[in-house]
Amino acid sequence: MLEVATEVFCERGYAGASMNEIASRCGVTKPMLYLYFDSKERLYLACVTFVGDGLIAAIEKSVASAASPIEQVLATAAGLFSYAEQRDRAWWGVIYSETMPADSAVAEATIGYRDRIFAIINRAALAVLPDPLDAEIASHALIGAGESLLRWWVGRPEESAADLNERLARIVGPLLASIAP
Amino acid sequence: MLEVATEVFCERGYAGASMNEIASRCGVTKPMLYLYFDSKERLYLACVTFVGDGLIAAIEKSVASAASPIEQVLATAAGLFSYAEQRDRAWWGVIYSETMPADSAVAEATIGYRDRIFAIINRAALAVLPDPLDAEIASHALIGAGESLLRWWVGRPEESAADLNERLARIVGPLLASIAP
DNA sequence: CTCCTTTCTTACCGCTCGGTAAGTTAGCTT
DNA sequence: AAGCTAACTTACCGAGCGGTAAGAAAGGAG
Repeated sequence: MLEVATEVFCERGYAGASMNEIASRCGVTKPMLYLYFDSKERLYLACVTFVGDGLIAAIEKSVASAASPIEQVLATAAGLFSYAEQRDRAWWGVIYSETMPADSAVAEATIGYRDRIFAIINRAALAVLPDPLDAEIASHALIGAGESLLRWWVGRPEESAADLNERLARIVGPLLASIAP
Repeated sequence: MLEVATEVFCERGYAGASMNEIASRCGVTKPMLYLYFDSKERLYLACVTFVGDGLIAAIEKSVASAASPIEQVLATAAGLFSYAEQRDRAWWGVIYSETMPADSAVAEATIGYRDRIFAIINRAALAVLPDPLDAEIASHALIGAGESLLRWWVGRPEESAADLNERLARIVGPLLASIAP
């Protein structure tokens, strides 16, 4: 049920998704949705924590086995790809999207998850870039690169996560190795 | 008028923006909007070409004076920042947003502009990465990094475009120099 | 068979949306 | 002054939204 709702929210955005469509794609009717989730916002919130918790878990698990900062960055991407491959390649969008109402509990929740991912990346970046603002900028750029890769990946089902990881390591590995041996 | 509409679309997304709000923030009433632009979709389309043309022009102008592939990538970012600083830091979102209806003329138009920017980056990437898929992946990652930086920059008015360019050159310059002397 | 509880649907409410028809204002021409 | 044109607003329409009330269906207990 949460999975279907997440799918629809990713396809149409918060404002564009209708409770009727979510309900019918779940095989139930609208009042049933409102029985389990009190409102559209709370349903979206449930999707956010559903995806966010899984995403964070996958990333933390992947990063735990990485030693150097460079490996940690690549491991973050690998965790992201692993979650996307295992669950759904589009679901990350429920966290990284700008379609929900600002200044709401939902927005706060997504910001919370984004901050946690940012903290992971930024810790690695700070180990390489001493200037905090440099590290912050680099972290945001890295996260944006990940987002963009994921979006691209949604339309490329034939590429596997392993393939993507291998390519990433091949492309950015030599670059980063030059700065942090 | 287009500027106000672009602002509202960026703030609320396509579905979330209402023609009433756009009209009143323009100082006119809704039927006036429909006199000049036939429908909501055509209004959005007008915003897309308005922003897209300016963005492409700024990027092409900036890239024209760049020789090496690395300089071209940095110049693309510089062009983006220059447009954002000169016009509005949030407007790029009208091109890079997922809130408009799929399979519409609007979606096609934004894809057109994104493709043109992609082509600029990808040409530079291909000069460094011989494998086409490698270059494609790198290009998407670079564009995503740019998107993310712009989004971050919106909330950091105190940083200037020049400052950002300088930091970018300092951070990624040494990295890229190691692969393409 | 009857009653009661739980589960789900039909049918609706108020509201806002995109979009439009009809009328009002203002200025210009003669 | 009278008439015409252009610019603009008021007031509305049907549709779809989020959300809910009230009743139908189903099953177990006595």
